[in-house]
Amino acid sequence: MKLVFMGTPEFSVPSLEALVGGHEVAAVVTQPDKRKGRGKEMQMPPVKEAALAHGIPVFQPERIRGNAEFLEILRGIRPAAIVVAAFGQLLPKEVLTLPEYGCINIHASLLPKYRGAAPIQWAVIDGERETGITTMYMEEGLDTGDMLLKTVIPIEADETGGSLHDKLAAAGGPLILETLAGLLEGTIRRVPQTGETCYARMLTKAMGRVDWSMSAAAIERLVRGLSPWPGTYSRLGGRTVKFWRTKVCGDDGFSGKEKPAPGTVAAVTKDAIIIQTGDGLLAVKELQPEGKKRMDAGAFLRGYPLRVGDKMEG
RNA sequence: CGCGGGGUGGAGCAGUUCGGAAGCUCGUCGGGCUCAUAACCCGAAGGUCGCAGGUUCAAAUCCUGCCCCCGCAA
Repeated sequence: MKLVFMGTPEFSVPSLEALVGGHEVAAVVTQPDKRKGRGKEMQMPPVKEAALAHGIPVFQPERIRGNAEFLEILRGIRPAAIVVAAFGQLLPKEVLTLPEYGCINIHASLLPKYRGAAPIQWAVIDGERETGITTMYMEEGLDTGDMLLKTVIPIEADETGGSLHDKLAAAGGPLILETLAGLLEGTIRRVPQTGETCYARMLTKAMGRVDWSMSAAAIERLVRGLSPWPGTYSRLGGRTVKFWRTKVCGDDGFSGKEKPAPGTVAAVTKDAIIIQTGDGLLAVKELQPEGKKRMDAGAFLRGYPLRVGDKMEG
């Protein structure tokens, strides 16, 4: 099938690679290069790098909506379908209706739950036991179109946003191939989205600031969900520390008694810093002071001695 | 030239301002104590102080260039 692929971040790459193997990807559309990272060097989106490696023409329109010039280019290509995976722009009606087989989106959740920008991480943060990939027809609304196929992926107890991202990204390739095959053969059924929906709003740096009055379980999920990006953090002794691995410690044993304020170091062991939260104790197992590499709690404590009663400053 | 922190025995840090014998907390190895131990006691090994030049009687420390890691911002 002659296709146009639209996608931007790392998540989209495995899907693109899969399509390149089985279809004619006539063009790749991705977001413009941006200045990123230390030194503010220009960087191209991962999808662009992959496309260039395959010698596929790349287009990077600032805006697709109202872009007559780009629309003409698309028309000229005459794709049978447009496959979209984490592209980053909503498509206007004139693009949605352009290909014969429509615009197919690869979305990283089991729709209709977790529509929107950050479905992977929110599934972890919310403590979902499974999530997945859904292929679907695109509409003008955000992730509201009819569904085609799904792959279910379980969320492990130690799952992080990063590990789950990789699993889902990898699952996208096979699923989109299966979806396109089904469309060609006419064996696929479109299923309207019904039932409980929710939106996974975009992640921000500010979300990672730990509120110690939350429960230990909720903080632990937040740490996993926001790892490796944007990361969770707090302030300790005037510097920012990021948390990479934590564990719920169970009952804080203060029921009925007066317990330390949330954020207080309740105990220090050989390999963990135990912190009082609003509900329960949280063991910090791996962390990272600003300017330093991530390290396990034991290493941290050798160089940055902590005492019971020291406080995280939120 | 976006802002900033850092590279010191295996790990994490101090020492750099005001040059002058390599330090701390652990780990490792050996021995001791103990019913036992992640506890305690005694002892030992292990470092081109990121790399290359320079200044100096003397450089981890001052000067110059380079490499690498990381936080912020984007």
